[in-house]
Amino acid sequence: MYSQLYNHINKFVKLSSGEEEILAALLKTVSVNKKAFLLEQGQICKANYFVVKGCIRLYFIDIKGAEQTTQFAIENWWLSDLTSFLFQKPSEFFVQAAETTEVIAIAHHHYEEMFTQLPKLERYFRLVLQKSHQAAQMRIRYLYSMTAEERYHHFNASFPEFVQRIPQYMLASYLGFTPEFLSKIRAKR
Amino acid sequence: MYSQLYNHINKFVKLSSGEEEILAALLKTVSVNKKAFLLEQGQICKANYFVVKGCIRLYFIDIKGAEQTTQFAIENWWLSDLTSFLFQKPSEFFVQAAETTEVIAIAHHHYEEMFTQLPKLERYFRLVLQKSHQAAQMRIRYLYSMTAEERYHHFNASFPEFVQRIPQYMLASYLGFTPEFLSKIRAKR
DNA sequence: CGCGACGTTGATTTGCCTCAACGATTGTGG
DNA sequence: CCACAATCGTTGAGGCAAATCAACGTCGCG
Repeated sequence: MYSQLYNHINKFVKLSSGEEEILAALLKTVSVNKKAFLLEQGQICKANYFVVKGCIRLYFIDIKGAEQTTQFAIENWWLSDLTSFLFQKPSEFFVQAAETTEVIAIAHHHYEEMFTQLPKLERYFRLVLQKSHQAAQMRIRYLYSMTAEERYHHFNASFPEFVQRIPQYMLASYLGFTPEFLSKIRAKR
Repeated sequence: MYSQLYNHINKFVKLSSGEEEILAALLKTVSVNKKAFLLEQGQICKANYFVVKGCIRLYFIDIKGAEQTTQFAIENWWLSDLTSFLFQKPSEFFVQAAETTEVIAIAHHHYEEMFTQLPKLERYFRLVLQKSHQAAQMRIRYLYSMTAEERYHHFNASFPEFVQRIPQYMLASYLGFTPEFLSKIRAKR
């Protein structure tokens, strides 16, 4: 039960089995079918999600009606619309399964309780957020210094197996261009 | 001494005066003149910086030789090249004062010690990082859904006083376009 | 099998960049 | 306190990367 999350946590802080039990009482496993939603625009984000298996994405619909993917999460990553989750206000985003996915959810009303009962996890989440912060910094760096084609090749070289797993239109929006343009890049070789 | 930082921390976690003293031993105040550097490309980022007064920015030089601003920090914000700081490896970024600035620095060799001695600060930094994460998510949202002109007007409406403080070329690169283009947007009204 | 989702291809358009020349403002040394 | 340079901002002409739009394949699934 939740052993994959425990393993991940234990890379950063050590939990006793008693502590694991306390944590377990606050968690819930959720299965989502491909294309199903954990959060839809206008709803309040109910939980922070840890991906056990599969892939979920965070996206929004822009003014022209196009989907824009802002984040992916695969195995051992957390994902949520933090703004909606923390302040319990309506979200401008969708959280959708890109594949059939199993996640561990920590609901909002358990989130603060978790830190009260297990202050060690403050450290775990700080370290997780530091990693996210680094990733976000890199993302901006690439967006501001590479052409669309360069970003695609770079991403493809960095995460070849991941590129296989997701539809091209999701990748295109994540990298900041259109599916048509991705198709044209690919046609070049 | 460091009272502005203590005030900021106390918004999130309460420190006793004894704890403030422990923290003080790990900190250092640094003054930087306008245009001077706290970090230059190729150097190892020595500290995480809290802005007491003024403004610093994180930027890099792209392949064409243009400066690209990835972050600003004004009063009560932390800034660092986390990748270089955490792993003590050479940075691809510059940290420069946009104005004459006073910062409080926590050096790398004190950073982990700080968390050991004052575990409460795990929580403080988690909360600070959560806020950064939200800001990064918004940033991507705007980049992916607005034109350059819209981003400028939106930023200008959101932070009118800040726009006055910094040169236009820094703002242009932060918003993801050229100084010339910013000039043309402004000429429209 | 047929339909809807996804991907491809080509023609055309456009938002923004590039480059270059020219003001304006700031700051610095004589 | 002025002269002059450097920095910063403006303006215009031309170009290009990527978007848009539309038509057409193709695959998977009910």
